[in-house]
Amino acid sequence: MKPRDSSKTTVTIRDVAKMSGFSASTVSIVLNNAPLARYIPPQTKARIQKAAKSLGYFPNVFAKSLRSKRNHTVGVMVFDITDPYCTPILRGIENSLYQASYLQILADAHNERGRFERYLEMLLERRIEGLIVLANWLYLDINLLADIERGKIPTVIIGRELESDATSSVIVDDEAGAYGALSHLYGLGHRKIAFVRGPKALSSSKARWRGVQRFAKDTDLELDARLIVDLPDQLNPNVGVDDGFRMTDELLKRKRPFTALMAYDDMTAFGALRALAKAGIKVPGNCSVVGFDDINPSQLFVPALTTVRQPMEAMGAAAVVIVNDAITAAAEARSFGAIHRKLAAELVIRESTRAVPDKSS
Amino acid sequence: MKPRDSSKTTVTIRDVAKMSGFSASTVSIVLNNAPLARYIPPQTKARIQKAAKSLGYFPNVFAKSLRSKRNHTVGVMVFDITDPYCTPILRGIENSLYQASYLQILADAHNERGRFERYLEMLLERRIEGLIVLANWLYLDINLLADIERGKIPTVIIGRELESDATSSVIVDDEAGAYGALSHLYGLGHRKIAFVRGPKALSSSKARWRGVQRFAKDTDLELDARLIVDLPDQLNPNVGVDDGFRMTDELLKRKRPFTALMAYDDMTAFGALRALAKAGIKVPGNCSVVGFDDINPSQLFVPALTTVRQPMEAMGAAAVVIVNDAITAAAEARSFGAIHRKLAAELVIRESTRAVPDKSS
DNA sequence: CCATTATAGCGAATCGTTTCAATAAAACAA
DNA sequence: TTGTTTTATTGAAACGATTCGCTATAATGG
Repeated sequence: MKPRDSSKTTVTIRDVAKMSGFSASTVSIVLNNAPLARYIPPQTKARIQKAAKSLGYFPNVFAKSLRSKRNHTVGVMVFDITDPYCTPILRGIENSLYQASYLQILADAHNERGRFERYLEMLLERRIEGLIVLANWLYLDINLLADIERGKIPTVIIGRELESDATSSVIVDDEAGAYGALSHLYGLGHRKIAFVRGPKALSSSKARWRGVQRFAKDTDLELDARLIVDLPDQLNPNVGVDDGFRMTDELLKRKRPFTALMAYDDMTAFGALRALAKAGIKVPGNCSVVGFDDINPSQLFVPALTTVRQPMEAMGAAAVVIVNDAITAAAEARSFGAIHRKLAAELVIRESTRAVPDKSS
Repeated sequence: MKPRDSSKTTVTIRDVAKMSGFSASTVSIVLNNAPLARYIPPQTKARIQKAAKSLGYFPNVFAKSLRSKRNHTVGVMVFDITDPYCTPILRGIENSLYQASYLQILADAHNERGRFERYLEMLLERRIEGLIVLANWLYLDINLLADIERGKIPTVIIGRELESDATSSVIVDDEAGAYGALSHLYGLGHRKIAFVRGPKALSSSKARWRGVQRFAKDTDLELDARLIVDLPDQLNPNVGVDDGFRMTDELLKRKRPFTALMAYDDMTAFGALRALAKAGIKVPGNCSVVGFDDINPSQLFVPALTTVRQPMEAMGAAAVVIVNDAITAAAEARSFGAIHRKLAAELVIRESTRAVPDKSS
């Protein structure tokens, strides 16, 4: 005897049709509130709804997507989820996606190229409707871009502006942010300022330094080359701390006095803080420190870190707006050019910066 | 005239069939290396592969899943992704999932019940093959459990052991962890130890306290009620710092001396660190502090926090092993009981704890 | 040389929806 | 009354893949 147990695993639209006494077509029309539902009398609707509910029916998304070619799913590719910089952006993405009732498939490339490609392929296979790439830190090379464009899928990159203009992007105004941070230190009376610059390969690194230079020029502040060190090129964002520590240590060894230190980012600043503590230099008593990013731990630190805040949730949200627009454009067969958004950073003044002690006293 | 442009958006198996000169059936058999492929001569295979490649064909997952009822996707529901405790677990989950070539749909409940339910529904609609719930912090009530069980989907909960035994779980051995932490302090000579306990509603809170009590009993250590405070029940994990600060502040006001403080978790410890700093108490010079969890910022702190490390990546991996086993069991129509794994925590000794100063000196 | 058996490939049904075109009754207009 | 429109409902054809069962040739064995 065949199992034929009553617990028919899946209840289909035909089951609902049978129970309600109408055809599958009608059930579909009612349940989706399709245009034709206009002609369906309320009582019919009610009976169908009731049958559907009592059977616990919900439509099979695969069948649905197979016809409609839509699946309300976007891919989110991060390069390293353990980077604290990611999390708020992910929150921003998630939140906006949820509002638009999209679901996200999360892929983490671990900063590995092969993994990125494999994931990209898997995502493409799933026929995601859009793709958001969170390019924190990794030196995103151009071939990856080509891979993405091959997919012909609406894509936004957060954190990196590609040379080619074809893919949308959301970035923060690094230059203005750095300008503001330095301006803050300057306003507190600091003149001997040390810099731990970011890895040269990073575009944000360059942009932040441009901000510094511009401010220096605007105010005739002298940038002492002996007070400038660079973070090595490095794939793992989480060792930024160690590098920051090491570079600051080296800076200290130069015996060149400074009253403030501007770090490439918060992680670097944490490392610097540790190096300064080790050298017996009090922050902010003897030296002010400013970071960049405002990742979560920065406000926790003692002293809490003065830093330049990236509007990370907003960046995530902005990315979603762009993909969403692109997706609807595609659905309506409109063409849709790439969009580039640059969001403003905001200086957050906390405890790690203080006016330079008055020399006269 | 119809558009009929050559850029036929999607290339189907039939296109491959046409190009290679075989039928769709054969193409399917070859491309999936199905049992029947045994009979297909190598040259035929080669021709089909070539055609597929040259057309850039990849199968439509919807059509595929529609038949096979499998889609290699699991849902991952977190309660708050901005909680730093989440990230390493997510990494562990992602990594294991990737190995098994599963993709994950990430849902973030924001600690809101309605959002949890909505997401659960969406995930069920997608017919995810398994579900991993990351129950950090939220007081997961029993109704949610019922919701999950309704779905009949292999589920694992990380971080919470449900009363009902029906759903698998992965938790950490809180009691032993707390026991070890206290033992560490005791070994350093501390006898007047303050405690900032976690919210009473949290099961981990209770378990950790049990560990403390057990150790106290084992060693006749006296637990001074005036040195014990409780964190308020509170939904947002990120304000644990503020609560930790406030409670430590209050503790300090009691003027009851102590040489060490054991915090419910790292966030609380950060708050305590800040309160102690404010009161001019040096850590670890005048007071040792120990946390729990070992979230990312803990090692960054100055002083770096001594804490009890939860093996978060391993927990994520363990969860994946369980769902994976459950899924294959289900696929083979075997029954599969709930599994409960309790992982050991590990004491990580850093800079925030030190031997109590010798009184004789 | 005929009966098997292995080899190669195909046609058609199926998965669960949506949607177009068709039908038919009812309502309306002339 | 007849012809047209509106209202209600449905059958059948996709969507793109997998798979069972069938045919047909080639190889094998006696």
